[in-house]
Amino acid sequence: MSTMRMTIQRRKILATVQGLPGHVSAETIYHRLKPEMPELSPSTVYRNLKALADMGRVSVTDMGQGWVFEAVGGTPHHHLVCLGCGEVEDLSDSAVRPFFDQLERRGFHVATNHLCIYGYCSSCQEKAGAQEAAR
Amino acid sequence: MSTMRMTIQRRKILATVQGLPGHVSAETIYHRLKPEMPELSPSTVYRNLKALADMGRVSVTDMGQGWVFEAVGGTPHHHLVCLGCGEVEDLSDSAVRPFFDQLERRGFHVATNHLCIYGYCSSCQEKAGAQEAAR
DNA sequence: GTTCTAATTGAAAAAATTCGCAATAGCGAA
DNA sequence: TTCGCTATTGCGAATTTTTTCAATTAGAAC
Ligand SMILES: [Mn+2]
Ligand SMILES: [Mn+2]
Ligand SMILES: [Zn+2]
Ligand SMILES: [Zn+2]
Repeated sequence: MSTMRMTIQRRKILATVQGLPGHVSAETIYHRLKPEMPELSPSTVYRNLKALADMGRVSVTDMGQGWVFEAVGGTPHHHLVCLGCGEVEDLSDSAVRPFFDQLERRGFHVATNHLCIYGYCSSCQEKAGAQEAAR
Repeated sequence: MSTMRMTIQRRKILATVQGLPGHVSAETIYHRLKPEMPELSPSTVYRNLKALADMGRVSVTDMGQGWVFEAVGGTPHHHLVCLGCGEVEDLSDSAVRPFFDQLERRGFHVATNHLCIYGYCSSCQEKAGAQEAAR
């Protein structure tokens, strides 16, 4: 059985994700750590973010501009991503709980802890409506 | 105002996605079309799949092995993806409707038409349970 | 502490995806 | 039909991400 090792690189990468608020890219993490770990390689960052995600320590999401990572801990949260303006609205876990619970009752154990729903925010809907009326 | 043009490439790419059941990758589509369109380039395939997704003609998803595309039409459906065995279970649209409706009432217009929820299927849960008991 | 072994690393190469741009070709207007 | 504009194409280069592999090292066993 394979044991996950907590290497210096992995520990540092996790600490960096935890230290930054919000969503960070692999590239950001790499550039943050490179100065203090000159021998760090991009592949190590990619590999570890994936490993940390498997471990459930970070969440992974692509909200349109490539993969971003975020520390897992405290209350989970989710996002409503506007395809019009790019605005990201927070969605509380309690708002998705009933839906997830339904899946659990069905026999599926949900691991998603950072759901992203794409669509249009109210102001972008108004804009679209105005445009339509102008035609 | 920019008009979306229906080029031969775009038409063929859409037809290919529509002609293949289930989820297909950009690479698959490229290799399918290359013989009959020798001058077709990968970038055109990537660009068009993205454009077709914006047009709402295809859905895009990454269920762990890179982006896959699927024709939009008929009843929308969603997926429960098992992180243990990789199995993909279908989830009807009616199962997510109440959740989406709630977001609509909240003022957010949902565009996601192919949701993927990650977790563990019942048989993988049993396996994990047995493993735990063995320790 | 020492030993052993398999997980992990860094570097380079490969693969996947995006970008920049001159040439081409949809399609609306005339 | 023909014309004109500009969205789109194919190509090559750039960027991003994954893979491969020999060298290293975390951590279990002693
Ligand atoms: Mn978040
Ligand atoms: Mn599907
Ligand atoms: Zn918006
Ligand atoms: Zn499973």
